[in-house]
Amino acid sequence: MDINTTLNEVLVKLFRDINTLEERAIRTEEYQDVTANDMHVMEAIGPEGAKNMTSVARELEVTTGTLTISVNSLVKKGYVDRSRSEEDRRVVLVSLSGKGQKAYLHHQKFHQEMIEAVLKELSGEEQRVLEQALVKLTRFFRQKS
Amino acid sequence: MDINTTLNEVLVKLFRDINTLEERAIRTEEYQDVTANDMHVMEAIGPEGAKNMTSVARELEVTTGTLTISVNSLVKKGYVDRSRSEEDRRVVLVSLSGKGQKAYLHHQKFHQEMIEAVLKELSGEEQRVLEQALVKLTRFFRQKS
DNA sequence: GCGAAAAGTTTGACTTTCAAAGTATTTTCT
DNA sequence: AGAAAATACTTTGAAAGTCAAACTTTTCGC
Repeated sequence: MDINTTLNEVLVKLFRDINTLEERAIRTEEYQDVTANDMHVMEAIGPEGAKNMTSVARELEVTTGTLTISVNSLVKKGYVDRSRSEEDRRVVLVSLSGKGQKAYLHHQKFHQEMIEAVLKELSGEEQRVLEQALVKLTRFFRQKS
Repeated sequence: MDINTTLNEVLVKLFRDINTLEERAIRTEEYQDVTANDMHVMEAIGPEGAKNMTSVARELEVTTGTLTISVNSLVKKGYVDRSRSEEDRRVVLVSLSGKGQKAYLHHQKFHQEMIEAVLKELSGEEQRVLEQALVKLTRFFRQKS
């Protein structure tokens, strides 16, 4: 089997497995009500300060209508605070609540642990080559879109 | 920047929009009506011969109820053929139609391009190292999930 | 001030998903 | 052989996530 085919299969499997693992990691006992989508929205809002809906929606590549619905749910569950900007009354500002901050950090920790566990499996050279390959993959997708 | 942080950021970015980007690659003029989900189902069915619903559902890690709905749509759009097994009349066999085969190959080509874009700038030795690293990671994640 | 533009929300429709109930067929166990 | 259990799949009901388009409120440009 040539390296092209092997890589293709391995990458497809890897992406699926990582997704599955992440979904599972998000729903721990503490954060039963947080979906993967919820977590992505919280990541896009970020831990520092408030962002407006449009910029968060652009980051997530969804419409503001879609984001409104996601944020409705996150506000109801207490993970996100929503308020109107004083400077421009059209603008809606969203930020992580205390509970949202905690959930965000909990998930960041999972990411760090996963990466550490993965890197432990690899030699220094393998780490370096893998990093390079991932950067190239990112560039390929960015350029395609 | 240390490799940990780089990997984390690169992975998060890659995963956040990989579905969107892949979907965009799938929907060309020729295949307007094929969603990313449709393509994943076709990949699981595979280009050779017929598979039963249960094995395809297991591969995709969805329930057979979910798969029935996906396959309904693919049959209606003409990408998949569905028939009852003669040996065991409970079993439903699905396979790619001619049109499905074409769409499948079209998408495989996209994957190949992606892989080539990544491999192009790596030496033979680096390619070998990357393959090894990815195989290790696949094993790691399989064992985790 | 008025019309256009911008920021969000709402609405209606569709897709994807699961759990659970239902149908048809085959296997197992008397 | 015949009843009970298991298997393979479909259907149903409910929820989440998505978009396009219509709508509301506020601001900007002239």
